[in-house]
Amino acid sequence: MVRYTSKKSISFFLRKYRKWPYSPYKARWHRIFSQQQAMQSLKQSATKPPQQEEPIKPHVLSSLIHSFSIYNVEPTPKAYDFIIKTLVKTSQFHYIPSVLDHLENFENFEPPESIFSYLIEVYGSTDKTHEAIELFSRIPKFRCVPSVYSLNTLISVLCRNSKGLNLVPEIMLKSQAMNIRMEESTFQVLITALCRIKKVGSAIEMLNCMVNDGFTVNTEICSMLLSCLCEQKDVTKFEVMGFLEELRKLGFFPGMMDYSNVIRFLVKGKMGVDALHVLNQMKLDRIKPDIFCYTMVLHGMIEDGEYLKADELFDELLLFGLVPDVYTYNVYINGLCEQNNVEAGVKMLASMEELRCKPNLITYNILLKQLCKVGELSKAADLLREMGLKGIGQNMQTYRIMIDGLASNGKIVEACGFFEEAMDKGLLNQSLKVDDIICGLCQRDLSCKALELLEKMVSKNVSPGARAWKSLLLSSGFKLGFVETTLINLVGTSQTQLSNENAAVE
DNA sequence: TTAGGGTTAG
Repeated sequence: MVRYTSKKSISFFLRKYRKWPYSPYKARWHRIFSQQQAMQSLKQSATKPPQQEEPIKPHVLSSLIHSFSIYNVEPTPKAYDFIIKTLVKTSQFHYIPSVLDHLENFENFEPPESIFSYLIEVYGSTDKTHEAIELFSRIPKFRCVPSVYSLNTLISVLCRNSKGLNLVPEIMLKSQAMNIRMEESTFQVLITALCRIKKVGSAIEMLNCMVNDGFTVNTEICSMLLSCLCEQKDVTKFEVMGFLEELRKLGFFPGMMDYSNVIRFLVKGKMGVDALHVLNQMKLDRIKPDIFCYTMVLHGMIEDGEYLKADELFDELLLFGLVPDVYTYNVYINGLCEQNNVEAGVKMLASMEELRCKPNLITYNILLKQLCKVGELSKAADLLREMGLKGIGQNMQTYRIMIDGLASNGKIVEACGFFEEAMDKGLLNQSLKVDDIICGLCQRDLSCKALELLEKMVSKNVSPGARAWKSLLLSSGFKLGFVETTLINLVGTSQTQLSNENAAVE
């Protein structure tokens, strides 16, 4: 910067140039100041409603032109960014094309790419795929060099539905012609989108393309693909394990969550032994399996009937310093029940409390079911009381267990009591042994009680099956008229259901 | 040194 300090030098300058010395710093500062003023004026006018309807130019565009012209400066990219965002926020999409035309034809600056990728994203989220593609192709016309940034935005927009997905190859070709180089991030966007819409086969194909093109594959992509594959319905263990091997060859080191996903897949598919192998593989890879992994494998072992291995596994997790939680105990107690050792299960319940692990509704349901199964009904009643004292509420499952257990042990009246309680609490379920209870009551000359139950059921829109109706009609109870009229009314509404059930009874 | 993932039954 030139400084004119003495009077002499200033007069020399004036004589030579006949004007005051020009300071580029001052001019720049002045321009920035004017632009700021214009921007402020634009923001103020944008919030005001338009004075009159302008069919061609949107109000904000006129404000922009006006605000900047009164300060005698050129509009800035920031100003365009502002008006585009304002139009989007106020849902005035129909004005966006005229703003873009103005930006293309009347300005000289190079707008930042973010303006266009923002609009591409907006078009995508408002189902304007065609507009998004057109804008992407048009970016060079705005004196802006499109990069992988816009491409990735467009790809993620297209991947939101299968119609857009079909357009991806075309866009890839177009982007090559536009001199945009695909990057790792582009593949990541594509693979993420494919996984999101559960097209894991295509996602794996993309991974192969990535590898063939010499790109490095990151852990995030591998984990995502593996987890997506594990969630697929018709996938075999060979496919999952084979894919994991392929990923390893690419340099992928599976982490806790990756192993956890594989274990869950195997256990859900009743492949407990394979899950145990994976758990051991984790240890070989020096990853200490956590309580989630152990609980899942323990569950798998019990499902496979490998009770000895389950015991070993339980000891092992304790040895590793892991603390079993209510999930682990529930799995283990369920295993004890499956081995017909409900006493050990009840003991385990007590141990849980000592080890400060609070049993939950599921713990009690598991034990109640087994106690009912072996006919230990008084112990089941004790446990039910204990639940109440501990403030653990009973759910539909609890009632189902108790009603089924009591009914199959011939305790029809008690089962009826639970049934009524479940109805009162609104915990009704088709699987409750309604017919068994009604038939049982009728057989025990308790058709009066059966009728009472029937009335309650009808008032709650619950209808028993044909077997129960037949039983009621055949029984020598009084108020048979009620049975008949209710039955006739019900036949009117669900004739097919009843006739199907009748056919089954016959 | 985050969260994420795990249990009965249907």
